[in-house]
Amino acid sequence: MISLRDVAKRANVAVSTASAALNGTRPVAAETKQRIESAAAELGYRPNVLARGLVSKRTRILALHYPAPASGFGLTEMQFATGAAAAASELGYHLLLSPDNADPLEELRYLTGTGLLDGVLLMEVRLDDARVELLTAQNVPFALIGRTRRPEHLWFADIDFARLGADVAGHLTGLGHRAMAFINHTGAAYAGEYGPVVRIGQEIAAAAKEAGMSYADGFDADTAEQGRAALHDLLDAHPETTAVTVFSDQAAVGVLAAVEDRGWRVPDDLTVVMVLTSAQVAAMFRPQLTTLEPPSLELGRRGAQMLIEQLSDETAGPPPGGELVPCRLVIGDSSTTPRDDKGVRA
Amino acid sequence: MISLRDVAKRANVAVSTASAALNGTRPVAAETKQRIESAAAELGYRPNVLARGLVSKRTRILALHYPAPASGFGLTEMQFATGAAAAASELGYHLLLSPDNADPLEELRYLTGTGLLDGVLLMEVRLDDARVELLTAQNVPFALIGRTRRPEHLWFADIDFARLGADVAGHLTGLGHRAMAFINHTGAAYAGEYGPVVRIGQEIAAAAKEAGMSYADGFDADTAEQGRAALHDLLDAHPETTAVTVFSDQAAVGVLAAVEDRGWRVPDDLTVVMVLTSAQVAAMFRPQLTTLEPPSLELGRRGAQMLIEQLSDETAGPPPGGELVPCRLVIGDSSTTPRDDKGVRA
DNA sequence: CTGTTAGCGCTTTCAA
DNA sequence: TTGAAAGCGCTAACAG
Repeated sequence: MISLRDVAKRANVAVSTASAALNGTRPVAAETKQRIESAAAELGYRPNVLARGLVSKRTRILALHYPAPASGFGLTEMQFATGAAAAASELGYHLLLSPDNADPLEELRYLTGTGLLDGVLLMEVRLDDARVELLTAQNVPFALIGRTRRPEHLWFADIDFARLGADVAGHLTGLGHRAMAFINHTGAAYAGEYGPVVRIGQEIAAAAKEAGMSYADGFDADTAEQGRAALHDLLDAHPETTAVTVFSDQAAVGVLAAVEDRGWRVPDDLTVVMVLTSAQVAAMFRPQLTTLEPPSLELGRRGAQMLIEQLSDETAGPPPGGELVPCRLVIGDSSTTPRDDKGVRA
Repeated sequence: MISLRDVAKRANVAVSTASAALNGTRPVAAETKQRIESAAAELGYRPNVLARGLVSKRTRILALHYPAPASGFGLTEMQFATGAAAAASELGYHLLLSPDNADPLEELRYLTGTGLLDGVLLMEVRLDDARVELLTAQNVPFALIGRTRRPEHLWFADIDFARLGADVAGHLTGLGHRAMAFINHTGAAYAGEYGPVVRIGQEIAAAAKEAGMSYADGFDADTAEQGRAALHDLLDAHPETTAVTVFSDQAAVGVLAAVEDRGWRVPDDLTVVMVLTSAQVAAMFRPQLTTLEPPSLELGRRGAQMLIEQLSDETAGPPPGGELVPCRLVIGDSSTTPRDDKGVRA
């Protein structure tokens, strides 16, 4: 391994001068600097990040912490990692994957205690998340992908749920729908503690009301079987419904099956819109589903960028309200104008 | 930060004794050891991995290197990372994500030169992959997820393609099919250099022949439009075909559309089997597609485990033939017995 | 069995 | 403008 000493020797200077020249930490005569730089290049010198980190207390390494969900990750979750890694890399940082095996807090406590990390990016944030308290107490810089119940003083990047609600309502009223329903995730996997499930429920309801639509919910589903039953129950209770918005893509499989059960067709007899499902997955359904695609890559990117910004500028506070990123409306073949005469479809 | 010195001081011993007691590097009197351990626990001591790595030359950090595909990662690719991170974590290692921005080799050269890594796990391996030469030359321990054209002396974990071919042929002949076709990826994105595309083509052809089936290929497709055209061309050229195997899930969307174009139904008029598509994605199609699910998590796990094994046992050579992991056959509603009378379906 | 000593490769005072 | 020296926190000889 080529060390700074080797470079210094070859350039006939002291290590401290070589260090200064390469880092620009103090003025070095142009000619000397030149000599040091060529020596470094010729030898293929790479600074040892361990030694550097040991003294400077900065490693340019961030950890991405994710409690492994029982259900296994979907495409969406994994895109966070891809986006965060890409953004970190562009800014000269590296991303360490930190899955928690048993005890999420212990893992985090250990990792932050080893001096390896400059900061932590938290995924799968709960409305009340113990990791936030831990990192705050330990004074470790961190940022969230998602947010807690009260994220006022935190750095976070999350979906713009209010806008998502407005976009769904806007798309549907634009087509002429007056009565919509929403099939949410049950949130059972998170004991009602999962932000997206809670927020999306609130915002879609609010937006429907705002748009003057009639609105039904409470028919939640996570699986195909549940989705099928949910749609039947929903239509029995609210036969006026002409458009259904669905969160879970597994549930959507069941929703389409239920439509078929009734001898109906999508979109003629019922408009179906997905929410927080990637366009790639939505395109796999027949008919292709209209979806509000989650900005997963972007959320990962923004999370990493915010964390790095926080690291570079100690004085900066988090942006008020965090960074809210909109979803993209990708129109498929599952949404259209409602039938005037509802009787036709039965 | 609590250092070993603090622990030593509190236990009234020298730092080296504290180090020895905590690491078991040399015998320490039971009573002394006890005192040191409680001191460490009381202070909440965590070893500084930078300092440790600096002297021991081992960091227990692995990098996962992946050339970012323009198209963005699918679920399969990301599962490699999840599996590798989980296995590494279980064995006391950490996984660093290393996306390559511009020059894959430069990124790798830099990373391995910094002293941060114990080894590298390579994803998206080409049949001829320059990274392999680089790491070999630099004498950096590495393992592959996938494999090169000649992987004889390398550590790698890959799909058992021969078995995959046999499983497809076995499933189809078991149902009574005698004539199958295969719609491969075009491999255009990799200029024919992508192992799975090449190997799967060879092995499915071989297995079909072995099983005494008639076999057609050369109708490759990556997108829905291409898949639709491919199936039409294929059936025009080989009307005897009763079962089609498809690699790309985008192409599968088109294949199903083409079946519909003809007024046919899956599986009654045509059996469709996916290959290397996750069950989760296959379940999203109507009808649910039968698939040979890639063992992505397992490949990631095995890759990481092999790399760590190599690290722990310097003398060990790679397992001959690497680790070949089978795919899992997940039967959906898209495969069934062929019609006796082919005329019926037209 | 335990303490002393010497670095690992780097940054950072402090003198010259 | 440059060099010498100290030290980050740890491990690994080597004495005792």
